[in-house]
This record gives sequence, structure tokens and C-alpha cells, in this order.
Amino acid sequence: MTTDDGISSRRTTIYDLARIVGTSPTAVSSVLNGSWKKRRISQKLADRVLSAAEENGYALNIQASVLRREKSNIVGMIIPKYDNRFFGAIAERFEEAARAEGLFPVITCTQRDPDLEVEAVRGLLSYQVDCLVACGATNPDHIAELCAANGVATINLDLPGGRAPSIISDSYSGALDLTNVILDACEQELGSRAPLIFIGGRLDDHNTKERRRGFLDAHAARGIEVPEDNVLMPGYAPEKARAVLEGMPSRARGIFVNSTITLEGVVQWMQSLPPAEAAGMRYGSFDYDPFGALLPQNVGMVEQDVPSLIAALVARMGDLPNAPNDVTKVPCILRLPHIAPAL
Amino acid sequence: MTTDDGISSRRTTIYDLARIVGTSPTAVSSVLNGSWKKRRISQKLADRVLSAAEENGYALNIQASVLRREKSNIVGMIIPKYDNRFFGAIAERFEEAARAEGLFPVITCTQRDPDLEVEAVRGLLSYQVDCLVACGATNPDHIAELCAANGVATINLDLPGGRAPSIISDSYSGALDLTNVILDACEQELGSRAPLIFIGGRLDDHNTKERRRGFLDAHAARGIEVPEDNVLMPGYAPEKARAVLEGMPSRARGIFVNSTITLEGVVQWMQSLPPAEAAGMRYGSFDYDPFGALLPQNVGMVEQDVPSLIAALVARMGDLPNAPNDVTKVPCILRLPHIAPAL
DNA sequence: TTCATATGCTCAACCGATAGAGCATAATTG
DNA sequence: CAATTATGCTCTATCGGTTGAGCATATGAA
Repeated sequence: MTTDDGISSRRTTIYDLARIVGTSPTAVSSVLNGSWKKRRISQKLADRVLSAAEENGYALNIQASVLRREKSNIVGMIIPKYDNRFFGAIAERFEEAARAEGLFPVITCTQRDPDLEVEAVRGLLSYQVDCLVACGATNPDHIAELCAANGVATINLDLPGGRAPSIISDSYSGALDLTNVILDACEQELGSRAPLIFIGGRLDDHNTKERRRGFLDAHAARGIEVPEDNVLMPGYAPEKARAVLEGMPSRARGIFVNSTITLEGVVQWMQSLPPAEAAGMRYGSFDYDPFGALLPQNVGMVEQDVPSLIAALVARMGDLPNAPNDVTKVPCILRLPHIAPAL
Repeated sequence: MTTDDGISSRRTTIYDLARIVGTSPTAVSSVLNGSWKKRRISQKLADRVLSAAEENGYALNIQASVLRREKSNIVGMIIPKYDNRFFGAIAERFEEAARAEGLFPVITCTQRDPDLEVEAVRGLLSYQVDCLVACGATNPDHIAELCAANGVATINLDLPGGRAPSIISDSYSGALDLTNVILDACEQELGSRAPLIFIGGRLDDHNTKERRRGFLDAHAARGIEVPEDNVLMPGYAPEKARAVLEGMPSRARGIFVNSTITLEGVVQWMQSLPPAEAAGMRYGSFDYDPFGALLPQNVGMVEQDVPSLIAALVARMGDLPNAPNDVTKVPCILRLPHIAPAL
């Protein structure tokens, strides 16, 4: 089927193969999709069909196949960004897990833009996805409604919603642990029992809320009072974090950073300080980054357990669409520096 | 069309809308896909169809649409990993650019596994992609052949191939610049004119080859001879880099790191050294990472210009399938530390 | 008034794969 | 040897949207 220029005039179909082998399109189809034993096709014919398919570079037309079938075996995911380790890992593991289940994953990145999110969901719905995963969505419930209107079940990942099952990290416990690590470091290495700074995120964001709660509770357990303006939530952007830190009366010794994105701003700010002052500071951050972990004042990072999150997700996809709209919390992993920072 | 449980019994089709509005499926279809003016449908009918579609939460069935049309408007991309800044940015920008062109992007991650690559390509071919982008593929020519057999044009990104147009970074010039930056830093800050260490990658990899060439030429231009065992290419993995550095007679002052993945191992190794020794070293790396850039001994990073790469890619997609199989080289951006490292 | 053109819409075929029903022929059973 | 069952395959309708052809009716020109 290949012309001189290397581009075939037309894609090979089951009708082509049927003509080549001398059989019916039905037989070809059933051989290629594996239902041939059930349809009592002989081994001999199956072999001939398979080798013809091989020789002619046959590739299934998913559109036609899905159109006819009731299930598409396509699972969709929307994800805010690809540009940090957490979401990158989520995307990779999700694809891997979906393929292992015999499903086709289709992931779309939405740039945290609510309009793009809706557009992306519509796009995925047109693909007849069997199920849609809303990862870190700004408005999971709206997405769940959109999907429900089209008979598609959804699962929320990373950020919870009320209209679909949710799989999220246990931000509260992770934040509690991280806060304790930073407080310990400040006390032991710097001799300071001052309350920490919390920086990054937005209060309308569930994860930020939970991490703030863990942050405050860890202080409370030690009887350390946290002044209200120690909690800074100017969003996640590095520049915002840097700006807000620069405008602060510099009394911080320890900092709880709410994301690796924010951490970029924090570290930029620290590097702009006199070295001696920077050396007298410690921080930890929620979300792990291998280079972030190696920066001098870092005393710990909380890594979200992506393999477990995806495992929980896949388990849940099994009992859709009748799964309850509950929230599954997956514990985080506290990553401490292997090597004492050389300051 | 929605039942009590929030899951509609059946998705709304153009036939449903036609019945509701009291017109033909053809009219509905043409209104919804924008061809209604050409088909002389009245504004009045168009309005009625559109509001019925809105009310009933109609979503196009792409499978049916693509099946009938000649072009799918779907563009596929395979990409090795999502877990570093470069590929993350490629994926994000590609999606953005494709959408801006009215195309639907589908990206699949192949884990640098040649078998997975082929499987992924087959998967994308079944989606009837109009065009496939092979990003960082282990065997671009095999992929191009697979696609050609199905009448699908391909473009190589990041790594070149001979059977399709290629868009790649100018690794040679980038490496030349980076080597000069590191050599300058070693001379000015450490007073050393010793040849640098090159670490990471594989010699069968085009980019590694080019970067090594730039590395050697920069030395040659200064009359510095590079001993053969200064060039270490144990792959990209951090552990491998660390292992090979640990086994080295410690005479390195300056290091050229071939990727941010490798850089992780280099930095781990440096942190395991006595602080004084580590302080006497400098390195630069190919590929940019915001945290990597902030590490103390870093003197520069070469960032691949992702927006330009994607712009070149999109331009090329326009003249497929008749584009020549040439190689477009996009200059890299040299990123120097803003702030002098405080050592 | 008559022919030509424009307007507004519908019909039927089709894209490729699939599932149910059906139909020969061969093998087995009583 | 007739009746039953198994084997191996084909026919046809179908999924939902798109496209070229076609067919009324309305409008304008001669």
C-alpha cells in the first residue's frame, strides 16, 4: 500500500486485509481484536490474518472501533501543569497504570486556567472517555457535573470535590511533620524557638488550608504562638513569594514553604541576603524536588506518594460509577537531607 | 437526558437535537460544526439548534466525526519523560500551540523505552493523528517508517532523524559557550587552567556527540589539551554519574554536566566531599533547572529555547507532508547566575 | 408571465469496526 | 442412516457525524 514517496495512498483497513486473505471483514476484525476463539475462527485463518496485518502495517482505526463499542477504554486526565516533579510524576505513573489495565490514557494540561479546564473536559468527553480524572482542578464539582451530564464518571485527584470520589495526600499530617522538623532544626542548630513563617498558596485552596492547619497545630503543641502575619498566602508564584518576603521585617529564622514553585522565590530571596544572615535560616517545603533538597538551608521536604496515589486512583476506577463520593487520604513521605548541609 | 443518579441514560446526539428542534440531523450537524452558512441554513434555525444543544449538554462525538472526515485535526507527540523541566515545558508549549492552531494534541510518555515507543506510536496512529512528533525518540527513523506506512507525516524534535524534518537545539554552540563560561570561572575564581570534566550521556546519542564536540573545541581554542578520560559518558542516571566521579582521582576543578538528570548525581557527589574541596570546584550544565541554577558552585546553565523549538515545529507542521528532511537548529540560551554564589 | 437564480432545507451514502443472527458443512450420537 | 451438535465462517445492521446531490419554494430579471 506504499507509494513511491513513502506515504501510503490510503490506510489499510480490515476490508483490505479481508480481500488479501480471502475472507470476510468480520473474521479479520475478530482475529485482530481477540474475539476470534469465541467466534469459532480457525487457528489457521487467524494466523493468515495476523501475518497479513503485519505485512501491511495494519493499524486499528480507534474511531471506528470506539464508535461501535459501548466502552471506549479511554481514560482522560486533566492536570494543571507538567513543569514540576509532582505533576510530572502523576502524569507518568497514570499513563503507566492505565496501560497496565489495558486502557488508553489521554492527558491534557490546563495551565490552572478554569476556562481551559472546561474546554479540555469537553474535548475529552468528545473522545468518549469512560472515566475522567480531574487532577488539581480549580473547580472539580463543575467538572463532575459536566461529565455527569454526559454519563461519564469522574475521580478527583490531589484536590478534593464533593461530587466524585477524591484521592488526595494527607496534607495535614505532612505539614505537621514538616513543621516539627523545621522547628527542631531551628532550635537545635540556631537555638531559636521563634514561630516559623508559612509562605505560599491561597486560603481557598484545600491543600493550603490543611497545611496551614498542620503548621499551626505543630506550633500549638509546643506552646509557641504564631502571629497572624507569619502566615503569608500570596499564591504560588515565585515572584509573589519573593516580593512578600522582601517587604517583611526580617525576623524569620525558619520558613515553611507551601510548594516547590514558591520555594523558587524563597531561595532567590535568600540568595539576595547577606550570606551570614542567610546562613542563620532554615526552611522545609511541601513537595519534593531533587535540587531543592540539596540547597544549603533545606532541612526537609515532604514528598507526596505518587505511586500510592495512582494505586488508589486505579483501585477506585474499578468500582465506578457507583463509588461513594468519599475522600481517600494518602500519607506523605518526609524526606530529610542525607548529608548535613555544609554552610 | 439526566436520570436521578446524575448519570444520563444516553449521550445526546445530533439525532436527538434534530427531533427536539424539528429539523434534520444534517442541519444540526452543519450548525454545530460551523459549515451552516455554506450550507445555506437560516440564522433562525441555527439559533434554535444552538440553544437546544446548550440546554441538552450536547457534546460532539469525535470518533464519529473523525471517522467520516479525511483530517482528524489530532496531532500526536511521544515524549521520553515528563519529570524534568525541559520535557515538561515541551509538552506544555506543544499543547498550547496545537490548541491555538485549532488542533487537538495527544501526548504520550514512553519512558525512553524503545518498545513502549513503538506501542505508543501505534496507539497514536489508531487515533488517526494527522501528524506525529517524535520528541527525543530512541529510533526516530523506525517511527517515521511506521508512520509512513500509515500515511502519517512525522517531525523529529530534540533528536534528529534522517526520514523526517528535525527541529533540534544547537547543542554544539551551546556547549561551546557553556565550556567557555566554566573555563573562565575556573581561571578567574580558582586560578586554574586545567581541562574540565565532561560527564553524562552516551556517545551514540546525537546531542551528547555535539556537546562533546563543543566542549573539546572550546578547550582547543584556548590551547588546553583534554585527556581522553576527562570525558565520562556513563549514561544520564544520577547514580552512574556519582559512581564514576567517586572512582576518579580527584583532580577536577571544573565540570561540564551533560543534563540536569546527571547534575543530580554530580551535586550529590559534591556534597559528600569535604566542604573546602567542594568550594574549590565549579560546574555548568546543559539544560536549565531553577533550583539547580541556585546551587553554590553553579556558574551557568544552558537552557534550550522551548518556545522557539515549538514555534519552528508548528511552522514545519504547516508544510507537511512535503517538507524536506532537513535539520533546523535552534540556538540555546545561556543562563548565568544573577547573584554571585556566596561560598 | 416565464425563465433563471437564490434560498433553505432533506436524503442517502459513507467512514471502519463490531455484534447478533444465520447458514452451510463436518463430526458425533442413538 | 437420521437426527443432533459442533465447527467455521459470512451477512447485515449499526454506532454518530459528514458530505454531495437533490428538491421544493421564494425572489428577481426579462
